[in-house]
Amino acid sequence: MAVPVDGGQTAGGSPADGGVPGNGIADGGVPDGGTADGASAVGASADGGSAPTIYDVARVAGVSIASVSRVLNGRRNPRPETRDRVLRAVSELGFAPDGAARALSARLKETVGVIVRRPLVPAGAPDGDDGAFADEAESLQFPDMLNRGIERAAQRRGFDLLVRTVDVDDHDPGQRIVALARKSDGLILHDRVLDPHHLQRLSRQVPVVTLAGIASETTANVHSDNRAGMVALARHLLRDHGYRTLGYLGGYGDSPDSLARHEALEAEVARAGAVLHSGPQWQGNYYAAGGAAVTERLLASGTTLPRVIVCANDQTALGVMYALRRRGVDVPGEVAVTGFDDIPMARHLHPQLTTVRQPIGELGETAFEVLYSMINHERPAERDVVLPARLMCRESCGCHISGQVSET
Amino acid sequence: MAVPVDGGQTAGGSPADGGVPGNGIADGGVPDGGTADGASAVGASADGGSAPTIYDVARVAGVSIASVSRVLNGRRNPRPETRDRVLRAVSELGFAPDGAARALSARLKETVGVIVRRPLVPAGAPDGDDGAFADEAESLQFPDMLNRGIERAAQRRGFDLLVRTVDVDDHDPGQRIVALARKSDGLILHDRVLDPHHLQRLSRQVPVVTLAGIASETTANVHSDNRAGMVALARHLLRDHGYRTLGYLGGYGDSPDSLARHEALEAEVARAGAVLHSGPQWQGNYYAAGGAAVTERLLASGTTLPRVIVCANDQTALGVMYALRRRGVDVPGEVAVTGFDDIPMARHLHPQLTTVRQPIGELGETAFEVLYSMINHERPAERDVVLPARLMCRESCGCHISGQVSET
DNA sequence: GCTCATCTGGTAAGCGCTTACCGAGCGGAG
DNA sequence: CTCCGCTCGGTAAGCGCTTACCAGATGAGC
Repeated sequence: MAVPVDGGQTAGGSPADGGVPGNGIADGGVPDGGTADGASAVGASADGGSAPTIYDVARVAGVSIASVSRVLNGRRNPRPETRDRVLRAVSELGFAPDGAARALSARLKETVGVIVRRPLVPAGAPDGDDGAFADEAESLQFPDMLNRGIERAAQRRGFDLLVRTVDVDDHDPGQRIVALARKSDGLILHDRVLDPHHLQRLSRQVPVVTLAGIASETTANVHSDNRAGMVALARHLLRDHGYRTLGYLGGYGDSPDSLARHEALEAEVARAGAVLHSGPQWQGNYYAAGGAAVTERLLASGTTLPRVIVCANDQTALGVMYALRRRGVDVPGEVAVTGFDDIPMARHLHPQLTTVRQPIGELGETAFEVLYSMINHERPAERDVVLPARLMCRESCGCHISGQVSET
Repeated sequence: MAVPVDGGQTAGGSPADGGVPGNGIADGGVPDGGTADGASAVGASADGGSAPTIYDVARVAGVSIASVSRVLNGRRNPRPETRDRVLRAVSELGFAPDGAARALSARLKETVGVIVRRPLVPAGAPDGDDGAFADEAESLQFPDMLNRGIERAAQRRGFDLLVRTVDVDDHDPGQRIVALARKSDGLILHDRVLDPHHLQRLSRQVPVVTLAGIASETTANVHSDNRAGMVALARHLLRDHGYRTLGYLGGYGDSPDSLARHEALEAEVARAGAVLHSGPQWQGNYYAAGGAAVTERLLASGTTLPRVIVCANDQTALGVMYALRRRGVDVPGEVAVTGFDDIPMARHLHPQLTTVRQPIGELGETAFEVLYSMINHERPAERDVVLPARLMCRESCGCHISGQVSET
């Protein structure tokens, strides 16, 4: 911990030691003896308890803080000797600039706020499950992969991710979100984080990019091609398999993604003259527990299930398949099931899940890049960026081979 | 110099203000002229489009910035009228304090840095797999659940998570990590992020807590009871199932967790007079791809597999089971497999994975709480916190029922 | 040798907050 | 009525950086 090493320094107290920073008059340290080597001896001194500041570096190097800053930021062109002394002092002290001070001064925090909406407290499965989906909200692969993509792109620009989860039950997340916004240079919002009104207001203060939302005049949006992906899937089911009755197990009702997928499916089904079940009793929530619950309910009500259940996402499909198996319904023999997203787990289910692959990581990377250009006051090329999605035909649709089919 | 009350919108300023109709939240309803404010603050030359500052609030409310700050932070006891005016101004302007300024002044960033080590670029499966484990490093449930736990605890204290991934190939992550440290109040490091030497140096500047590492004089460590968990598992395999040949498929060689599990297993196996296979050809890396590769190699070399393969973690077990199935080896009939962690996916494998459950979320929460006390200069009660782990006996060990067995 | 352009380092003014300190106002006690 | 003590608002000093601006030094051109 804080070792009150040598004299000279006040170890515990304010880093302002000796009040040097305030008045410009260098009280002790500046060029003093000019001892070339004396510096390294002094170096150890700053090793008090807390991190060294730029003043410590300047003192040890025998230069002004401006020079230190310039060397560190590559401004102008410091003389080699100056540069050396500074760099030596920096590594001696293990100095790194304070993020807050740097941010305040440079007006750039090099931080992106990312907000995910999900239950904050691990909720047990809401139904009769045997805890199969406990901790589900804690381990969703989709949002985490999205974040990884954001992070990857951010890292290239020297940015970091500031992550915050808002509770699904939080009906006024505005405060929490604005606060996060002020800790970062811009915000990336996952699905359904904020309603259009608050979004609008927020976006007047900070750059905002939504994932799977809706672009507006002040916000950009990144999502994948739900329509094309769903059309490919639907045609495969209708045409290749010849299914005539389908069900769409939706995500949240107000999710643009779920809506778009539903519409695309509906159109294809109608065109093929087949039947699509949907409606309130088919309302899921993007979670496996939700998918399982809906399935249980359907089964319990004695309804005849459609030949194939098209789920809003993989997570839901996972729950559906689980519930079906539990009731002894064969998948895909009696009822086929499909997902959307293609999370890694989809390949490890039995049967392997037929789904539509979204380029999840790229979605995140793109969201960051768009935000980055907004942060730099560039006019983004597109306010609504669409990435391609493609059908991953595996087993749960009724195909026996696994592989990838690309349809128009 | 009179400060323009609202109208100073510099067009080029914020990305948002460009063509936005109704530009101001600020200019809308503020009856500024009302109060005798004059140019209350010198520094209030706010840009039109960007977020309002405390000076704007003070001006609108007709009070000093100190009062605004006091109302917002609940210091002292402002007169009700003052409080009202301030609060009204705040909500009118949609003000939230700038994080960097607040952090600099209050010497508290309310941010925890979290560092995970993993491949930065999604690497394809390193072996002959059909891409079954592509994106694996992007979607590990374990570290993400750990982070969720940290986040949950952090949120209670008003802290946020600043996340950074360092590449496994990065042999000098020191710089990147120190930089992150200076953006936060303390660091939580996942497994194997930093060697003891650098750790030591780092921990002199900021509070550091490691997860699954080793406690030192200046750092705290949080982990689960590897020994007890592994002993319970080993006894179940040796005693209840009567297996006589076992193999330990390890995580990274320098991972304290993997080492502890290995030792505990070894001791139990020796005591039972059974045989444990391990060594270089049994060296995994905590990933499914690694587990699969080791298994493939073992199979290819013609070695007789032990009756049960005990894996360092669930992810590895996933890969092992995958490779076994691919070669037509029945699990658990011919070879049983067990994991460690109990990630949610473990329950969805076929057969369901027998494993040792770590309280993953709690591990994260605890790590944060320990760090929090360090940030507040409290002497943590324990430098090495151990949380209980328990056997989750399911199917992959050879049991046919699923449920939970608790052994001594 | 002198002038001037060029280069480099130092000085100081913030960035937007928090808070120590000071002083005005006010009520109760003497 | 005066004095004291208390309350509460304002003033200003930083927090640790970046950078505009200035001044001294240096060398080229005459």
